[in-house]
Amino acid sequence: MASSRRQYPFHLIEPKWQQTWDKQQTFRAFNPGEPIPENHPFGIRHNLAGKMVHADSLPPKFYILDMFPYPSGAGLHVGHPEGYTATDILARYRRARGFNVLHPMGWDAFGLPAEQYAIKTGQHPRKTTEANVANFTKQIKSLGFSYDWSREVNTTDPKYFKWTQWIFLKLYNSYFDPEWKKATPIDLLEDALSENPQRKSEWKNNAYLTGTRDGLFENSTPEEREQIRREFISKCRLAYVSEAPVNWCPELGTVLANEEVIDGKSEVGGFPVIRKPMRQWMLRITAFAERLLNDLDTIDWTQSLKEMQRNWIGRSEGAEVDFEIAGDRSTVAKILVDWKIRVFTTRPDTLFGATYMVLAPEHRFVPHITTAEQKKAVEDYKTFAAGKSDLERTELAKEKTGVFTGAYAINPVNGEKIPIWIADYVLASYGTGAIMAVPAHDTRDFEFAQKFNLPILQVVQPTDPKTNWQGYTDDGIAVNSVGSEVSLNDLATAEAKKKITDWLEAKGLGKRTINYKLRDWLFSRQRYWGEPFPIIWKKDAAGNLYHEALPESELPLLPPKLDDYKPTPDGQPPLARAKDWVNLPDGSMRETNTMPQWAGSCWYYLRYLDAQNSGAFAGKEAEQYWMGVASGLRPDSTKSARNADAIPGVDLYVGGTEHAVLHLLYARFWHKVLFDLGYVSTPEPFFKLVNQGLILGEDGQKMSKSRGNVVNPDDVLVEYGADAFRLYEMFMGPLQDTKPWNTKGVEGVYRFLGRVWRLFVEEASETEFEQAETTAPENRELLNLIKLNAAIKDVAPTPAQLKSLHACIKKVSEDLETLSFNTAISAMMVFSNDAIKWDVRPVSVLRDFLILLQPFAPHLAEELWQKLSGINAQPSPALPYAPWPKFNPALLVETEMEIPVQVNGKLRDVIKVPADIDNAALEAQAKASEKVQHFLAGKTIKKVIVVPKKMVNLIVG
RNA sequence: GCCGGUGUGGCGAAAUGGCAGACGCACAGGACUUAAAAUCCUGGGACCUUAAAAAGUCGUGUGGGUUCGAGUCCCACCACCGGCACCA
Repeated sequence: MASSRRQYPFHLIEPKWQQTWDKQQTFRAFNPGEPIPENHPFGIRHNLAGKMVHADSLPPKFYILDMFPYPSGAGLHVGHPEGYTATDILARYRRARGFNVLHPMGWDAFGLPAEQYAIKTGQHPRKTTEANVANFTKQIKSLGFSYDWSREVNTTDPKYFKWTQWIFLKLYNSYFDPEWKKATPIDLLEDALSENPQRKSEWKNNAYLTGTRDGLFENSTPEEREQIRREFISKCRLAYVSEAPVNWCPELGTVLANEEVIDGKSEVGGFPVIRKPMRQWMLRITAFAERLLNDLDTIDWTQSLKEMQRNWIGRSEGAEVDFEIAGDRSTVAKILVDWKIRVFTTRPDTLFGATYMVLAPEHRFVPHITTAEQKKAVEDYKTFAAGKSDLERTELAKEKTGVFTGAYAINPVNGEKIPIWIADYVLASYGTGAIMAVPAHDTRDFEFAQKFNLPILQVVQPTDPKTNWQGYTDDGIAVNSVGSEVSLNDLATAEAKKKITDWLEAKGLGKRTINYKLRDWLFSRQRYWGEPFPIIWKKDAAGNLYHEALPESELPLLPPKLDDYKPTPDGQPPLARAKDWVNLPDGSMRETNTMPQWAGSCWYYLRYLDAQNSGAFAGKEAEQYWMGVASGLRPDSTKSARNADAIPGVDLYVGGTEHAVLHLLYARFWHKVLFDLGYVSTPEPFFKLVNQGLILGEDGQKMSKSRGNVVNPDDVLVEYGADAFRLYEMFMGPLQDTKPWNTKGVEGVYRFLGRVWRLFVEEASETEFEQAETTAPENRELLNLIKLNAAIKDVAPTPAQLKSLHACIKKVSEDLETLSFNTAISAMMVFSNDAIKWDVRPVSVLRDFLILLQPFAPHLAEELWQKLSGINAQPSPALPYAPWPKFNPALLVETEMEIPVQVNGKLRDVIKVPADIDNAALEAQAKASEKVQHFLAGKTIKKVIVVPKKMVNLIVG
């Protein structure tokens, strides 16, 4: 690229101010109860210098958060600074508005790449991570963001993950109480049950409880009872061990959560994932499904993001219905005590149309009901279905497969005998793993019935009689739905559902149920570079393995030192290689799985509140202040009026949409657990959330190495500087939109900054500076050679100048409230285009303009603010804490205005009228217009519309 | 298939139901310069006329509607982007 003349010496200005901010800790945020240094500009602004005050004397908080990055070896890409610039602008704006702003940054630093590098080279992942963090820090600092670096967090720091492990112990030592619908300490479990006999009976399937109640343990040894008790309690924990089939990714050598599997492939790397039964730690997120769903209504997120979470949680209302198995009961194993198969359906109104039943191949009844003739076919099908990966299962979705078991069930509404099939389109993990098939009114059942020639019976009449009822799945009117005891005919779908469900409940054949797609969170990984579980495994006298939590006093539990980071040859996680670490002197063993990367990011926003606290994840006072429960003073107020509308939770959270059902769901879940247990004071962590849009390459395609269209932020910084980079990222278009990069556009905003520079400085001194720089490059002292423009004077501004300034104040202030950064910047361009023409540039106007510019282009604004300090004796505050200028509407009032005049809705003239004109005069003047007269000639005016001070429309005929 | 979003100049975009295209890019012409770069000034939706202009016609994905007036509100449709997808 041909290097053009530098618009202004950003290469000296930007490092200068970055170092100044660093040295003076300009952007340090103060917690309640923390002393504020004598000379800190925040203290000076709020008359708190040298004081130590509590929440009620601090200004109100504003917590503005970025999704912290994974510090990859590739460094920053242009997408990172997009969100970071937006939040930085708002953080600086809120500071100027008098808020106490919390704006932190940190590192989500556990993860696969550092571990894979370690496997290849033997370099400890911590070393790789540290190098990457150092690089990210340098890059982020070079953009001039106003982070409070004293609160920096790193998920791989033992001082940090001590608390990640601590929260895991809270999950481990809690259960979800079905009555209170909240996480409850596990110690209270037995108390809670014994206090409420009814509850106890609800848990009647549990051997421990029924055993206690019914005296079944009379012949048991105390050890046996203890084992049963332990197993019962373990089953209730929010963190529990499960043996179920899990998503195993052979390529990555680890299991994955459902959320990490997309189209049967790993989210990271796109490798195939298969189902494999393994012993794994799970977190009981499903217990919170209802609250995670309902509380979405209390937070200010985009519609689409809420929808994604709603879809993921996947609530559906319906009924469970029991179908009796037909035939000779004596042939069936004892396990089928009730001799019934339970199905879940959202359409109980179609029960009369159920012509067959389908079980998932893995359904536990399958071996017991299959007839001898069908045994081979069923076994073969089960093998076939189990051998399919998730990917194959979805890719082959087009063609339905299945086999008949030879068994029959009885439809409870009409006594019909219907065949029981197995097919892999029924999932074992959803509902009851069994369905009643209504082929007439369900697409999948319809396809299946067609393929296997099963009867299709209409029970719903479409609202439009012309619609084909076969495969009709919408609501309609029930038909052919008469049994000996109940009839649904002529009822609309909603009523039919209600009637049949009431009937089922009355007869004890079924009940209303709500099902969720959400599955429990698979929480263990076969990795080295993650948080070790604070769990040890023991054996009781009978040789049964059981787990126990480490005491909190032993946290953090550090991972062992390893020479080889690969899994063991027999497939155990890498931690199993550290025999000294795994095997404890008393014969117990450590858990060798580690936590997933999401663990650290589930709560990092809480650590920022009080990042150095060694006695708690965050102090109570800090938590209450920053999360908005304890409120401070209103900004710019001397009275003790409380900020009653303080926002609970993080005020604004900005990040990419890729975390919609991962980080954002997990973090909400953990937050609710901590809320239930009394450790945080809000039910939701992030009040307002905005997704920044994707930045595409110049060719309009997604940036990728293979396309060769990747823009490197470092190159842009060298060429145009950080301020221009920040400005361009915001000027491209609305924050939320996807938009293509255009380097020419960077030049545009760069030119604007150059114009601002020339608005302030004397051109002759700039030439002098440039000549001096050829002999002493990079000498920051040379900036002193730059003199203020002689047009800048300490004089009262003219009305026109004030108008120009206040139009800008108004627009920028309003646009920042709505995150319309692009139009705020254009307003400043309009101002500078105007001001550059002024022969006299009043210093008061320019100072106010710099306060507006500061959030966007902080380095340039600081440099010019400093230059202006020489113009008069007035001491000026530190720019980042200078009060935001107040918009005065009186200054925008015009004496004359231009009014469009339409004839029959078409613009015909624009007339100049006095601003205080009344409607009658306006109408008269509009009619008098020569151009308008031309269109009125020979016609009569039928109607006149006058919008006061806006426009006139003459209707003629 | 379902859900969400977006369609405006050559391009990024802007417009509480009231002058469509602010601001910027690219482009063209001019000033400055030996020349270039930088800077400054001017121009511009399309069409039709014209030496040039004025005047005129059309114009915000498509088709309808509401309204004195629609990019904006309503109905139907089309295209693109994102998410989910055998969830009973």
